[in-house]
Amino acid sequence: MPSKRPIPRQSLPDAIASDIRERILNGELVEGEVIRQEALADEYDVSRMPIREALKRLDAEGLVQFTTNRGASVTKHSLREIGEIFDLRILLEVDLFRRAIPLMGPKDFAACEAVLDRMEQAYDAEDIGKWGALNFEYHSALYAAAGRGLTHELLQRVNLQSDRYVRMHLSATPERGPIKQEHRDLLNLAREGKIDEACATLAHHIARPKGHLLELVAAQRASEAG
Amino acid sequence: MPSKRPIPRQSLPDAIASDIRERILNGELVEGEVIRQEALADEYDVSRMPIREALKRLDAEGLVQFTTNRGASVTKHSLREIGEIFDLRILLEVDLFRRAIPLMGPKDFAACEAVLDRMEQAYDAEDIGKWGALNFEYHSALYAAAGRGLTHELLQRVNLQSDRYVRMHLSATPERGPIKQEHRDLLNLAREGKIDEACATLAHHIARPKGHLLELVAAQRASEAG
DNA sequence: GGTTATTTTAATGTATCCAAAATGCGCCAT
DNA sequence: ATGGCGCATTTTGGATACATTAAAATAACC
Repeated sequence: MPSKRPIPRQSLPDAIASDIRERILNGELVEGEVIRQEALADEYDVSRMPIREALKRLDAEGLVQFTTNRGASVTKHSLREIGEIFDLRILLEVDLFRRAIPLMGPKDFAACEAVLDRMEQAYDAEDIGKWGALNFEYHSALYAAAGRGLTHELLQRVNLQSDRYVRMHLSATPERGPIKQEHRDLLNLAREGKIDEACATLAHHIARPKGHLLELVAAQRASEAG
Repeated sequence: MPSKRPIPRQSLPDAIASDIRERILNGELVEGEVIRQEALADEYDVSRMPIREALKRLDAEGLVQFTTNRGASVTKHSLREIGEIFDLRILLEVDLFRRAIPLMGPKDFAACEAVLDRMEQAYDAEDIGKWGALNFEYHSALYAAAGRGLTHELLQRVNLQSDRYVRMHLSATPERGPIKQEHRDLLNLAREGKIDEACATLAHHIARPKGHLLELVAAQRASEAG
């Protein structure tokens, strides 16, 4: 009787939230853009109510901001905040990885391998949209053994933010070989139990796009402002 | 033009959310308890709509859980999760403190002092409800110089969870002298620029209630289950 | 008598409707 | 001509009403 699944059927607002979230992540809804509930309601052919709930959810996730009686707008991060997002990822992911490695067994390694394969396929297929989710899935697999659900939730939230920018990085980085190699390295180091080395590699793995991204966004903003 | 105040006027759902949050934190709404929207709507003398939004917000904060078509219930954490909450606080707060100390100036120290004074008054007045907020305010003051808004947001979320249990700890801890002293110590160590020592003290400052709490909750749950 | 199918009921989820607030425009006064 | 005031439009916020879904109770059947 312990195997009673709670059935995670997603409701209408959830489905809508997922869709809007995707539109924000892939840049269709630009940062700073104001969101008109009625327009979205018309688009999805539902009432404004589910839209509002979806937006509230995204607001809680930090993807949109609400101003009382003045509606919602897509969150816009300063350069400093973008840097902070990646620092948070490093902080959380390294902690998770460090806790996970000693607890990983053959099953965990196998699970990581499986995701890794799928991810490399998406890489080669240039499916950047799918890649963001797969990347998170892979990292999650690496940390699964830690059994840290709440930390993982926080990380998921942070990752949502970083994904918007990581996609830019990927689009602007034709050379994907090194990234693939690094992902393999993380798994191998974990297998060998080299905790410190693995964590250092992970930190760099996240810090590299951070630097690249900051330059990229800075340039983009400068050209926009001009 | 950088001084544009966003005007944080709180809407009805926000006000309700604050109230319900407080009721959860002080234990009036027990963990696991199901929440009936209509009952709350009746209580606050509003329609179910603002209640829904408030609950959704609390859901996002992790204080309540929604199950589709089956309403909301107050989140219940396992012992392992409670431990994780405190580990997260250590992770985030130590990071913030470490970044903040080198950047702190006389104004920051003065601000900390001010909150400290108010907090000690609340201590002596046995105002445990108020104390939770003040404690967070003090810790926030310590980290303000770091200028890490997003990290602070995450911390706030984590703190919300821990507050529920810290209050138990406080109620069960008549001896408050050491805690007051530790708070002073944190500030003094920061003033002297002893980063590592300050961070170690902070880590212990959070870890102590963690241990105490886990025993307390374990005992409580055992007696309930029996 | 126990189990399953059906009806009933209560609570949630969604839509429509109304009110309040904010922005934009136009008018008037200086 | 310009700046302030007031009205109109637009958009959000909240309430009421309706549909949908899950649980509970009852009844029928094995």
